[in-house]
Amino acid sequence: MKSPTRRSKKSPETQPILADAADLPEKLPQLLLPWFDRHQRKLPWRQTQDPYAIWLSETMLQQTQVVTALPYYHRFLKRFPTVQALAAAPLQEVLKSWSGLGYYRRARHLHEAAKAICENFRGIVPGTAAELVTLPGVGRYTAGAVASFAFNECTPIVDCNVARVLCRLLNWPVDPTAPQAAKALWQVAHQIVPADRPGAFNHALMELGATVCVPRAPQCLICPAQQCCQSCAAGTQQDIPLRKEKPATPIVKRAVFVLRHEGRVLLMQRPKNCIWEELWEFPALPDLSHFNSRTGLADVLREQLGLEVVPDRWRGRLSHQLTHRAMRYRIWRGVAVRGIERVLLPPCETGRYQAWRWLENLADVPVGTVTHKIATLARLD
DNA sequence: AAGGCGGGGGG
DNA sequence: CCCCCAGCCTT
Repeated sequence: MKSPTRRSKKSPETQPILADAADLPEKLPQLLLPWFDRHQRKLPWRQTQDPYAIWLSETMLQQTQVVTALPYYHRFLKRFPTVQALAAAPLQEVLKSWSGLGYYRRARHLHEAAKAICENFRGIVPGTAAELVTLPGVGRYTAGAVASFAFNECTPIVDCNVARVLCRLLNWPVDPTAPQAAKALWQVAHQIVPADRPGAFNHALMELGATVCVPRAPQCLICPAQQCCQSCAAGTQQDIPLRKEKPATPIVKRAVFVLRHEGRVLLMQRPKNCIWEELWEFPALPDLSHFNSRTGLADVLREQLGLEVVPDRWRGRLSHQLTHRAMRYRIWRGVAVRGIERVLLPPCETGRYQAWRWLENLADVPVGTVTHKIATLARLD
């Protein structure tokens, strides 16, 4: 192990973490910033200085890829152009703009945070990572991103791209999501973020991870940081970062009912504290496969929903893969002929449906992607 | 420290 | 059918 020839002025107490790469804080910005200026993708949130827009983009980009978030970003910003507009809007409107994007707690937190900004920060997005991180839904990554991108604060960020780049630069064969490794990576990031153009440097680090230092088959030949990359020198890029094995995802079977009455369709609002929390969907029951006949189906709906239904001949199936479970839907269709003005609320997974509505248009309530898919399958659109 | 929380893309 | 991606919060 080489001994460091030079010590950074920053955080001397944590300096040993870079003992093998003491020149990284000096060299990396010199290599990455010119590369970034030439090669960065022109993304809309990089063309603005509006902290609100940058905060929104960083929230949407959590666990979500750029191409997925892009259309939502434009729509959301048009619908809620300012913190004040967002804070003043009803939560259901905010969730409707988030419909299909997933991780709906992000939208709830965003809304809560907008209200907090109006109450505690006079409607102005706070300019330091320390203040930002106090907002709901804003963790150290998002706080650092907004502070460095919008306010040029010299503060680091570590997302999965940065973590992968740093692990490879330092030839650390670790799982970056493990708490100890994450702590070390934040220390490293803190030591290398330059006082000059910290936002551009953070962008550059992420851009490198997204476009060159990619998870599989990193393009080391064209990498601007190749000369200070220890895993490239050692030939260990493919094995870094370490991936932990994933548990098997359970299969959840649900029977879904697309029930119509005079041009409207029945939707129910899911409970709190569950997946798709308080979003709306076609009523669904555990698929126990005991209503295979149409008469059995009518009995179940009379009992569970209090509805007299004439079932359809049509039926559909749909699989929907989530990170932690695999959904299997069997879809039934029918026309409600009695009981439509007083529908019963059946149990829904862990809780119970909170509300029901006969809707002419799915866009009137926030829904998940699965509900859109089911509507399409059942030819409702 | 571990688990919950969506959805999209590709093989 | 499988694989990949990946912050924040709660417990």
